[in-house]
Parts: sequence; C-alpha cells; structure tokens
Amino acid sequence: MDVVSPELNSILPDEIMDTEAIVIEEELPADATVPLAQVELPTPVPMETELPEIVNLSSAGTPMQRTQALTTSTSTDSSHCSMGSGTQLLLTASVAPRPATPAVSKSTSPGVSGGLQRLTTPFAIQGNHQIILNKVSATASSDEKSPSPHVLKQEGQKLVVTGLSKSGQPIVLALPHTNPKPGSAQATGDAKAQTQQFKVVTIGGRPDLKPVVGVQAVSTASQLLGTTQQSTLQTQQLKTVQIAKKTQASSSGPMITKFIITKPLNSKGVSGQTSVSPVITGRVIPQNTPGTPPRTISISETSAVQTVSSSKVPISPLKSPSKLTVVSVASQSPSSPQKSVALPINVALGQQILAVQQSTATSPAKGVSNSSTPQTMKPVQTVAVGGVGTPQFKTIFPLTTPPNVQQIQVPGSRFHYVRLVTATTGSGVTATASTSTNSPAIQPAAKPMVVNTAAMRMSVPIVPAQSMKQVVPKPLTSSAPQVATSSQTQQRLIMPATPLPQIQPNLTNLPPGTVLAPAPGAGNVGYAVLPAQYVTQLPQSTFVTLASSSSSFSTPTGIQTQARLSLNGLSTSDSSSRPRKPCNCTKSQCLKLYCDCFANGEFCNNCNCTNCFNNLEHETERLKAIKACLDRNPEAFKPKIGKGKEGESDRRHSKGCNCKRSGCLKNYCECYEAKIMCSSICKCVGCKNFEESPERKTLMHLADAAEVRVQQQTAAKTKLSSQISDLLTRTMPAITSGGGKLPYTFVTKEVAEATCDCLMEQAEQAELTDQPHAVAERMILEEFGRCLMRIISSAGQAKADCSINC
DNA sequence: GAGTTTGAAACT
DNA sequence: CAGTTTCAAACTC
Repeated sequence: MDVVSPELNSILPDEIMDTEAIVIEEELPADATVPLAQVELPTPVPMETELPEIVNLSSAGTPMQRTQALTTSTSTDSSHCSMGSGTQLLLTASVAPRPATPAVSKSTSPGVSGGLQRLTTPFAIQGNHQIILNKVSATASSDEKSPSPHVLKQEGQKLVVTGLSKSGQPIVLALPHTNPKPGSAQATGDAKAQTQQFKVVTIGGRPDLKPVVGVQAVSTASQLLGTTQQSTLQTQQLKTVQIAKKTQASSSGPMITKFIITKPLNSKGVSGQTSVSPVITGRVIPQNTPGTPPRTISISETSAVQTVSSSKVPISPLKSPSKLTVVSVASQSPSSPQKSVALPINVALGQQILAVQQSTATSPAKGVSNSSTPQTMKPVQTVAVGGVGTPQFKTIFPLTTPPNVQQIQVPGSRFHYVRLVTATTGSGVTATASTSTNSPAIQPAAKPMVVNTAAMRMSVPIVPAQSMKQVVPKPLTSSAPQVATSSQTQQRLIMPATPLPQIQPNLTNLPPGTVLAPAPGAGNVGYAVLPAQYVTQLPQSTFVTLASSSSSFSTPTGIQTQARLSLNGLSTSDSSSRPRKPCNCTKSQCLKLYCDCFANGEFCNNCNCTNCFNNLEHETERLKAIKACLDRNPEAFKPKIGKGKEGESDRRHSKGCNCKRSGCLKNYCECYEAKIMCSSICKCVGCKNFEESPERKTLMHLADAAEVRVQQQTAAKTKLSSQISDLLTRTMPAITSGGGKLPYTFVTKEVAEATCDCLMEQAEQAELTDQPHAVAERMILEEFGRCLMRIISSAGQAKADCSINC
C-alpha cells in the first residue's frame, strides 16, 4: 500500500473512487448492543441552486438536535432530509472546541460552507450530490447532554463519506472526532480509545449520471459499549462499511451515487478520553433523477447483532482505535447506469479492518446490494504494531474475498489507491484528505470521533464532484465485476492514510507490493497506493473498484501520472495480469525509470534488485522519486505506446525511438519491443522497422514460426497429458475396484526399456519418412501415450488376475 | 554466467 | 536544448 503525501494527494487525479454503493458494516462484540436508529430522507427536494448545499451536523448543537438530525428522522418523515442534485450534505463532527452556544456552521470551512446547513433541520440533497456528514465537535456541555444513545459523541474518530456528484460536487459523510469527554474517558479507562481512526471511502460518481443521494445513518448508542467491551473492541471490533449500489424500491427515482467516505484527521483537542462512540443515524434518500437509474449506497453495520437494510447507513464510531472496518463499495458502470456493482474491499488499519465490496449487476433490475449479507472476514495479513503510549494497530488486509470482489485500478494505472484520512494525533484536527477543496469545510472544527457504522447503509447517487477535486467517477463495467478488464473499467481506490508514525508501522506488514509511506510533507493526510501487483497477487482480496474514464484521468498534475497505461494500448488490468519480469537494478535503488517495476508503477516483488527502495519500507523515498520523475516529465508514467483508435496500426510510440545501431530491429528499440513500426517522430538512424522492410519481415516470419512451434509443442504435450489423464481416469476404477492400487512396481526396467524402444522406433520412423520436427515430436509423444496405456492396462490386468488367484 | 552492446533516462 | 553520463535490459559468446 502506498501512502501518498498530501502534496501528491493534491495532484492526484480527481477520479479516486467510483462506486455505486457503499455499505458500511461494523461488527461489534456480540455483547455490544447496537441500537439502530434509522433516519430516512424520503422526500427529494429539487435543488434551486447549483452551489452545493451543505448540511452540517455539528455537535455544537444540542445533542438532541444532532440526534434528531441524524437518527430521529424516520422513513416516515420525509421532510428531514431530501437531497437533490447540487446539494451538499455535510455531517461534520469537528474537534475544535466551541463556545457554549452551539454554532453549527462553525465547523464548515469557508470554501465549502457556502451552502452549509445544519443537519438538525430537515435538509434536501439534490443534484450535485455532495453529501458531507461532518460531526462538529461539541462543547463539553453538549456532550453531557447526550444521554440519548442516538446522540453523536466524540470518539476521536471521524468518518467522512463523500461522494462526487454528477456535477463534480463531493458527497461527504464526515464523522469527525468530537471533544473528548472526561467522564466518558474515565468510563473507558482506555487511553487507546483516543487513537484516531479514519475510514475514508471515496467514490467517484459518473459524470453523466445525475446524483440521487439517499443516506440513512443509524446511530448506535456508545453508551452501550461498556468499559469491559472496550478492550474487546480494540482488538476485535469489526467495522464493516459497505457501499453497495442497489435499487431502492422506495426511491422516488433512479439515482446515481458516488461516495467518498473520509475519516478526517484530528490531531488536536482530543485527548484519548473519549469513551463513548457517537452513533449517527442518517439516511439520504435517493433523489429522482430523470434518466438515471436508481442507485443506493448503503452503509450497514454487520455487527454480530444484525444487518441493516440496504437503505440504511449506520455509522458508528468505535471507541477504541482498534477496530475492524469493512467497507463495501459498489459502483455503477456508465454504460449501464442501472447496473449495480459491489466491490468488496477489506482494509484494516491499525486494528481496523476496512472492507469494501462492490457488486455489479448487469441490469438495473439486477441491482443487488450485498450489504444485507454479512461478510465473512478472512484476514489475509495481520500486522500488529505496538507502541508505547500509542494504540496498537492491527492491520488485516484484505479480510474477505467476496465473490463479487473487484480490483481497484486506476485507469491506465497500475496503482491502486486507497485514500485514508487519519488524525495526526489522538485528537486531531480534522483533515479531509479527499480534497483540498472540501477539507477546509470539514477540517476547521471537525474532531476525530469514533463512528459507529453498525447497521448503517447509505443510498447515495454517485456523481462526479468537480469542486471536491476528488474523483472523476468512471463507469464500471458491470459485466466484469471481478476484475477490470479494460481501460474503461480501470478504477482507482484512494484512501487517505494516517501519517506515517501511526499508519506506516501498521502497514509495514502488508504484502509486498503494497506501499505504506507517509507523505514526505508530513501532512496528516496520506494516500495508500495499492499496487496492482498486490491486487493481482491477491485476486480474492477485497478491493474497491473505482471506475474512471481515461479522459477524467487528466488531472492537472500529480500522481495520476503515476498510473501508467499498459503498453501496446492494453488496459492496465491486462498488463498487470501479465507476469512481469523481475528487475535487476543495482544502482538505481529501483527508484528511477531505469527500473521497469518503478516505471510501471509497481513495487518490486520477487526481483533480483539490490538495495531496492521500491517497496513499502522506503515509501518516503519512493514518493520523492515519483515526484521527481513527474517533475522531470509529467508524463513519465504514462504509456509510451499510444493506443490507436483503430487497430494496432495506429499505435505508435509517444516520443519515438532514438536507435542508432540496432536498426530498430532489436528489443533495444522500444518501438520494436512494442511490436510497432517506427514512425515519423522517431529519431532513429538506419531504421529497418518499417512496413516494407525486408529485414523486418524476415524477423517477423522467424518469430512467427518460432511461436507456432512453441504453440504446437505445448498443444501436443497438453493433449498427451489429457489423454493420459483420461486413461488413468478410466482405467483406475477398474484397477482399483478391488480396493488395491495399481502396482507401480509393474513399471520395471524392462518395461521402461521397451517403452524407450517404442519411442525410438517412432523417432526413426519419422526421420525415415522425412517428417517435420513437430510431427516427429507428435509421433513420439503419441507413441509414449500408447505405451502408457499398455502399461496401465497390463497393470490393471495383473491386478485383476492377482485378485482372482489370490 | 560473464561480458558486451544498446538506447532510454538522468544529469550537466 | 544538446551533450554526456548513468543505468539496466538486451544481446552475444
């Protein structure tokens, strides 16, 4: 997993994630009771303005108010929240201390807060689909006033779910960490509870789709989480966040949702005293969008207790840093907006496990939300990092392998991005890693808080957010939910990551190919980049598939350039699937483009390199190197071989080769290596790599002949193997019918010699008849097969005779 | 497998 | 931008 520095983050492509549905589920200890309060926002309200409308759920308000805003609203009450396009819903828990007077809007940053509204009041989300759930830190008094289980409480954690609206506006659900309560801290008595948790899911929405946002949040009473449970929670809490695209029957109209779930970082103001995990129940109701298929993003908690319906989005902050979070994200392919895609991803940071699932349905009618089905967590890797005075983190990655798991790939990139937003400190200033634009709104007052995602589901249309600069959602190919097979299906998952000190130790145990490196800038927001290689190695691992279009991949600067499209116009997934040759770098530390691994945006794995820095352990250096390469050449990581519009003939090297002595007929030449002709942009000397070149034709013929020969040999061997296997299959039952085994001793020296004689005979016969080499090989192999048949047959006969006589 | 050749990448 | 150096892959023996 790569952690990208904030600097790089700023230059990341807008397309981060594109998922159709997100289901957040949290599994809590069985004893932990998770009250579920569902808030439904049934009534969509048309947006009157293009400006994103932000609804802020700030803790500054009275606890009851927040509770009502998030949890009180029920499905029957449509007036509370309806979101239309262009609406931005902001639920923010800010960390910053506030005056006794609850200023709800305080949490919002000026840039984003333009249309910020308090969530306490009914709000409508429309068209532009930016939903920000930001928990603003509440004053101590407010916290005290929150006896109600539904009241949001400071958890030192922040969950921000953001989605990109069709217009490019972000949808953010942020549960920042609220100010710690002394009392609660005492109750927990666990300093580790202070640890920041960030769970960020960014889903890029389709630009062409109109967002309909339905968010239902169910708050869980943190009170229920007893002190006794806390230790268990730290180690065992499983938080599952699923974003699943599903069709809501109740939805007034089709909706497309893009989600960004961001757990902002809070480094300040929160001492780990927070014992109570805030429970937020909110529901965003999908808005009718003509021509857009309904989408539902649901976040449900898969706690042992129960699973929430897809329409519900439970977000429950965990008390302790040690939590398992499963986030399921489903996205929709542009081509078939009605299709629902669920991508499973399981990421555990610290003790959290984040699982994201995305399922794809081919037809709108087929819209499926897997959120209802609890996922079985299968820890792939577990990293336990112990720190003095710091919460221990256990990283399990990936956890489960749902059948509908898809890899997260960035179009044209082999990097798999996971955006993780974490608090720099136990209490932190909310940092929304997702985008610089949206962060201001959330960060100022936001405090990290534990978000209880139990039984939460969110149905939110995903729409590309431009202002957020988050992600330009790309349609996912619904037909290929498992793995992106084409550039269209390439997806990127970006998860803001906690700063190195906290996260990196946890991630160090990640599989090779995963880069965990905090941003060199020491920013509190980092990006975790999951190399495609890792994904390839762990096909079963859960990943969030983010669909993005290549066009959208054109962010002004930045890491997007890391992504390198496969050569020869092949999709990233295709190229990634191919076995990569191990590098042999010795001096470049695999941090320069000399290294093919690095140039392809991959981590070195099973390479022969020495002093390799292209790995997780040297993420900082690696990020610097990437940045340096990009500074030298912004297109350094872009494919050199452009994909022709029609056929391979249009493919050509982006810069052209500069061969002097190879005649462009050796693999030294990048054009020849890519099996393309040199073009006018090449600066080669004595080029023979052109269409009419006789040398080239000869080489091509030779290469073709060699390839054919290899194929024939392979086919012959395969056929023989299958024949032998078939024979064994048919013969063995008869042989072993007596309960015995085939007497292997039957293959005596004499038998072996006889077999060799037969083979030699065939070889001689082929030679005498002047048969081609391939034919001769076939004859020999076939003879060998016949010999084996005879041997097996004789053995079987002997076995039968023995059984009769004996 | 060691050594050479080659051209892209990096550097000046 | 051009020339030089560095580097690792491709190639040869």
